[in-house]
This record gives sequence, C-alpha cells and structure tokens, in this order.
Amino acid sequence: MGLTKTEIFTADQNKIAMLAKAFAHPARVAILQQLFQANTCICGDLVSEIGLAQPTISQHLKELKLLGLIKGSIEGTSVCYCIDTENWASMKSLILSFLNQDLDPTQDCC
Amino acid sequence: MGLTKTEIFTADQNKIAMLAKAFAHPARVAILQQLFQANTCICGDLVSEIGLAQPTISQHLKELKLLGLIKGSIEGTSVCYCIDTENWASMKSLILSFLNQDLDPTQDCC
DNA sequence: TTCTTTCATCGTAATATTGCAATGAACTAA
DNA sequence: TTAGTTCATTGCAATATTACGATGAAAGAA
Repeated sequence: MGLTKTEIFTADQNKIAMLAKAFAHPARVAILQQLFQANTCICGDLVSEIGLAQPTISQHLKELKLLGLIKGSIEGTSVCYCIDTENWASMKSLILSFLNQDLDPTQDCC
Repeated sequence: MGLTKTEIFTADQNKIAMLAKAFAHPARVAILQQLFQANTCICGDLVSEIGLAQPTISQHLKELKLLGLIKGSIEGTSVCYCIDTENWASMKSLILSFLNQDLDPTQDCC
C-alpha cells in the first residue's frame, strides 16, 4: 500500500528511520557533503555542482530543512544554506547508538 | 519520475545512500534491533514480535540480505537470521565517515 | 518603472516502496 | 502417503518518492 505503519513501532525506531532518510538518497548525501566542505553554501552553487535541476535541488533542500539538519538564510536574491550543527549532533548520536549495538556474546546462532 | 539519477553521483555517495536505506524504514530498524538483542533470530519470531504480516517481514529481510547486512540459514522448516558482522562493520565505518565530517572552521556563513 | 536574477512552489509523469492475500516450495510428523 | 508448519514468492493496490517544466515571489539593477 506504500503507507508505513508507524503506529506499531517505537518513537525511537520511527525517528531513526526518518533521519536515515536524510542520507538515503545520493543527492542529499552530495548536498550535505557540499555544505560541510564548500567555502560557500549558496543554493545556486549546489545546483551547478550537483547535476540536477534547480527545482529538484530545492525539493531535497526542503526535506533536509524539515528534518532540521540544515538551515537557510536569505542573502539578497540568493539563499545561503548551512548545516544545523546542534541538530546534526543529536541526529548523529541517535544513529550512532543504533549502529554501535553489540551482539549478545552468549548467543551463538547461524 | 521516481528514478534516481545514480550516474551523476560518486560511488561513495551512492553506496552511502543505498546502505542508509537499510534503516530508513522502522520495520527494518526493528528487525535489526531484534537480531542484535534476541536470543533467537527465527523469522517466525520476528513476525510475531513486530506487528506486520509474514510476507511483509520476509520482504524486508530480503532487502537486508541483498545489502549483505544479514544472513539466513535454514534450520529444518524455519530460517534463522543473523547480523553479518563483517559487512555490518564496513557499513558502519562508511556511514561514520559521513556522519563525522567536520565543518571547515575558516568558514563563517549563515 | 522594467528587467534580471535567484529560488520556492505548483503540477504532473514516472518509478519506487510498502503491505498483504494467495499461493508455492521444502521440510517434518503422523 | 497425507497433513501441518514455516517461509519465500507472486500479484496486486495504494501511497511515496524522484525529477523537472512552468510559474510565481522577492530582491537588486538599470
């Protein structure tokens, strides 16, 4: 049906899944890498450095903004996007707690 | 169009995105958590502990297996699923290298 | 004012994902 | 053999995602 049954999962499980979607598409990975590395974070620069149309980049930026991972500020006619370092850090710690799970050592299966 | 333009991204960007999809759905997060914690990893147990139909769980297991993050072994009529610790570790290091990026300190924008 | 630049939004088309009933395959038990 | 158990696969319906052309809004330049 294409509709995720969020009701049956824990808040943590849903949050991990939501945040993971941020980098579950190469365009958003590329955008985030650019924002970390670039000397500039103007929307137009992202459009020209990544090979997607401007509305497509705008849409990905919107999703990242909705998740709180980036923020944008208007500079004249252009818009400057940046990593929201606080939210990035809390996202990172949630994902890390998931990735760093250890296997039960008493267990010996498969 | 619903079709991701993988050609225009780097191999790393595509790989990060692909692997992130593994935990970009709460059902797969729940499955992976179960496999880490449970004393058993029988498919049928996952079905009963997570509230989704058996074909749905089977489908998520298939995706995780395709990504190499889990492996399954047949035990009579049932199937035992486990974390593939080697692949999990290499996935983790790739995701970590992405999450641990540092902002250019000389940069002061937004 | 008018024109241009920059970006967001709208609308739309196409593909992807999610979920499950029905069915099938493989093994066990009787 | 027949029946039951367990799980994978098929087929389908519905929602989600991706991508972009066209358009609109806002600011600056002429």
